[in-house]
Amino acid sequence: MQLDERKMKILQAIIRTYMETGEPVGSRTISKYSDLNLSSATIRNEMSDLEEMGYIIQPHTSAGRIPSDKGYRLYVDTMMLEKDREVAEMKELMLEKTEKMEKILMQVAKLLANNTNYAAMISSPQIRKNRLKFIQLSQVDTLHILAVIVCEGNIVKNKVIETEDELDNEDILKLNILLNTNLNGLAMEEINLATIARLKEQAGIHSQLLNDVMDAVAEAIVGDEDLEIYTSGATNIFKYPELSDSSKAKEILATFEEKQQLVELVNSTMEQNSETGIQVYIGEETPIQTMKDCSVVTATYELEEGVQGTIGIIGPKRMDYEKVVANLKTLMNKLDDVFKKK
Amino acid sequence: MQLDERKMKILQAIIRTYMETGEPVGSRTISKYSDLNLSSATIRNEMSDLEEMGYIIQPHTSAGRIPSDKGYRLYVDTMMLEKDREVAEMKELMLEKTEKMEKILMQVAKLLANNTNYAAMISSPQIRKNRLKFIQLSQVDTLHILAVIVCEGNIVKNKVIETEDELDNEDILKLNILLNTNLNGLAMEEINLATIARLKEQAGIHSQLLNDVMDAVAEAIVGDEDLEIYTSGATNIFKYPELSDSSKAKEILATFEEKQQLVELVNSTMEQNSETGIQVYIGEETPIQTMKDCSVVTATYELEEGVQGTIGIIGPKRMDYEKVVANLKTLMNKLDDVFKKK
DNA sequence: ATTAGCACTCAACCTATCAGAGTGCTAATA
DNA sequence: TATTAGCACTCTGATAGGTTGAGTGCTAAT
Repeated sequence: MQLDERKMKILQAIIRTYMETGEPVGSRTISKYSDLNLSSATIRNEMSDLEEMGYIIQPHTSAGRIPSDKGYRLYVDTMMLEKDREVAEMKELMLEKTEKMEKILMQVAKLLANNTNYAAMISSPQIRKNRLKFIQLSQVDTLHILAVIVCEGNIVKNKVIETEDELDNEDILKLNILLNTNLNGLAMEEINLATIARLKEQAGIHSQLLNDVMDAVAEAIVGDEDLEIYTSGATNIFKYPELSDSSKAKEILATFEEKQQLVELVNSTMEQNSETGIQVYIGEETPIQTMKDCSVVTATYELEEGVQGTIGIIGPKRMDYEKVVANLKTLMNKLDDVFKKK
Repeated sequence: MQLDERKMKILQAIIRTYMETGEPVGSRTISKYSDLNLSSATIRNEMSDLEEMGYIIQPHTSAGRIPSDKGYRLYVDTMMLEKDREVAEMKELMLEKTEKMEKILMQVAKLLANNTNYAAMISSPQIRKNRLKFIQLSQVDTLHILAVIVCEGNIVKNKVIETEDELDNEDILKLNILLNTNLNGLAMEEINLATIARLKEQAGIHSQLLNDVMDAVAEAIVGDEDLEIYTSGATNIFKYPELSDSSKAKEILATFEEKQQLVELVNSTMEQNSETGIQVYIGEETPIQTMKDCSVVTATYELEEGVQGTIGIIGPKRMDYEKVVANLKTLMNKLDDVFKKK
């Protein structure tokens, strides 16, 4: 069977109506409130076809139809792409001051949740291919050394290291010079065993300390650990009856609380970089199993080359995809402004 | 009217039973399942008295009784205190490595939530009366200075400062010495205008930079900003029908998501330091308005003199108070072990 | 002071009924 | 041949009535 223009229009009308109401939509509704000028009987025939083709589903005999995952998918793929070719002129931002950053990210999540009435999440930007800018060791007291590591993009990490043998200022100065001359500008994959061995040799007796420092450096550069995720509006799911029965709601909210699973969402989003940066997962397509009754829209934002994070919207399958995508786009621009202003 | 021994026992039985079942409890139940050997009629008379005195409530005629806030309060005050005099031998812990810290705190929250089946929260330790240990400025690039501030207890903060005029290494060295000789060992309240004025004078042209640094220092010492709160098991509230109707659940969960209100809970807990460190808020007593249908049990933990945080359990009013308090106590000991081991 | 007994109340549950929305099918129509 | 009108049928959801069981308050007997 062919999915001709008319069927397409009817499908579209069904999805639109269903989004508004959340109720199964019947033939008569479409017949009356669309500009197709067809009788409900005709619509019924077409709907019957659409159902056979798998685009819509009847929850039970004598109920209206609701879109299937396949139907939503079609909707998103086609209806969306029309609007979408107005490409992305993207950001070029500064990031420093992680504390402020946190606040902005939380603000963004909140704003998004309020605007869309869905649940929102945003991940802190991740640095890919990060390079070391400089290292600074300083003595805190006789037994503790503070290592401050600054990477490209002014990402700062610190680590307090407990030392076994006491060090004097001179030792530390030497180590500082040693580390900086040997490691500056290197990315993680370039710091290999040979480099480290050479360092150790030159460091002499302080090789234990050096080990700890290297650990800290590795962590700072790879930096997978401190992927922070901020969420907002998780309770918005109560606005959608199809999600708010207690067991479903519980699962979804627990996922939001246990941010671990959201991290996976972020990772899977990062891997597939689509052209527009926006991805839509419908129902079972989602990488998070517990969200199989929802749809998830994610976008990747980029502050500067190689520094990027993920924004996501989680809502019911009858989510207003156009609105969400529009929101995500304008939001990215706003984000841009905020960072540029500083 | 007097609250004699027997009334007390009946009240206790009512509360215990209500905790288990969550249903209003009737006279017959008490008559059968308590060791009082009284007929239901007698119980009914006593219950009538108890209701008049305000310890129990009848949701509607011909339903059983449930404990009122006042009843719970009595229960907690008396029943609890018996068990409670086995004081608190407390902690003496190290803290460094805030990242590890985070993980431990999250773990604790999780454990507590799992153990009790209520919602749990824990705040990161706050430092009261903090003193500056040392400051280190270093040049990141021509326009950025990194200020690293270490406080007593090895709390590290850093701030990247944008400079207007270019600085050379010598300038920075001077500033470093200046700051350290003048500020070391001082607490916030000791850094007054006079000190700052003197510093500015000596800093000469770099007074703008000095301003920024002082801001950073102030923030590091006061450090009210980075009160982190970790939660777990928020969705446990669905286990209690009296809380899980959608509007109430929504409110409570939103409070958990918006950690702001929990901060207030932490603050109010910190202010009133009871002897045992454990406080119980029942119903309307709670500092968080949205939790008026719940009970909140908070405890203050202390890592070392002046470094303390808050743990809290949020559950239904029919929470098993004894269990919760016991849990909090053993948990504190566990926390102790964890930190001591390191 | 305690208890047994009785009448009464109320929420919860079950059942039946009914209206409304929706469908599928068939026959009439353009 | 495509569309439409009409009709019988199905299913959900709301409403109303009836029943049950748990619980109470009161009174009279112990």
